[in-house]
Amino acid sequence: MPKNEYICDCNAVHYDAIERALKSMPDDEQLCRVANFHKIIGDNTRCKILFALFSEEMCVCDIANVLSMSKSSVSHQLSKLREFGVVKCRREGKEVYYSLDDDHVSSVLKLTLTHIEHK
Amino acid sequence: MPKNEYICDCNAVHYDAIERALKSMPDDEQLCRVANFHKIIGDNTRCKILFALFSEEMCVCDIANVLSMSKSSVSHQLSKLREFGVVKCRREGKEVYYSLDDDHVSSVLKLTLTHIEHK
DNA sequence: AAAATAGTTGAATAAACATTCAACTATTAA
DNA sequence: TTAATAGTTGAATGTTTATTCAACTATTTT
Repeated sequence: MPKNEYICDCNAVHYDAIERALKSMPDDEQLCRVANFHKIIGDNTRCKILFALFSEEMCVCDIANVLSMSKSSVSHQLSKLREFGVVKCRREGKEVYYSLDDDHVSSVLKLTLTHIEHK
Repeated sequence: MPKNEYICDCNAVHYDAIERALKSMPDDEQLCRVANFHKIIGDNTRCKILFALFSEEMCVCDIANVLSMSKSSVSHQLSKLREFGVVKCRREGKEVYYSLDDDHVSSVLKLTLTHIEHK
């Protein structure tokens, strides 16, 4: 980019490094999706829900009991998790059963667990 | 847990499933650390910073230019990233150079990138 | 020692977001 | 067809948090 477009007046600017970083940076849409993926997991309630669903599907009522939270609150979070493709659900009679949508999520969770152990 | 302590009045409650989930659930501190790890990555600005630092260290000024953001804003986020052990820094004269603290972060970022590709 | 530069920090503002409450829909049971 | 149950949803509330601004510290240059 032209030098007069640099945000920062500092003399310390390393133009080459900046250009390299800009070049290898994922595009805005990718970046946003990466950030959103982590944002959706990066909440205590949603994290608990995901661990609760780790080994088996559960209805909303069960999840609410596991978390000791209201059905409403859990349902709000479940709909967010569903919106971002992290969980899926199926209805069976009056109940709706939720489960992890995708193996990536559980492998990321596992990876993170071992990561924080070794910190 | 005793049945009268269940949050939810529903008849749909599956006591066994709840007990299993509670048993395999990570403890509160672990859960909190997992959520925080993702929360710290789950922000556009911080995500960009991490990708900028992916292949080489950079001073605050450089990062500000890569992101087209003020030094102050970048510095605030860098201090958060440092607080959570995601980046480290070293001073060299007037400048402070930041870099990724730990390989876990970059491997999680890579994993996430490939994850969102296949969605 | 004074001026300039690179970066940090606290307070203020505004935006994003989690939870609650109450009303609602969908399904089943009576 | 009415009542009961499981779950959803929109608005309101309070909390968290990202960015800006201005003042500050640390380091180097003159």
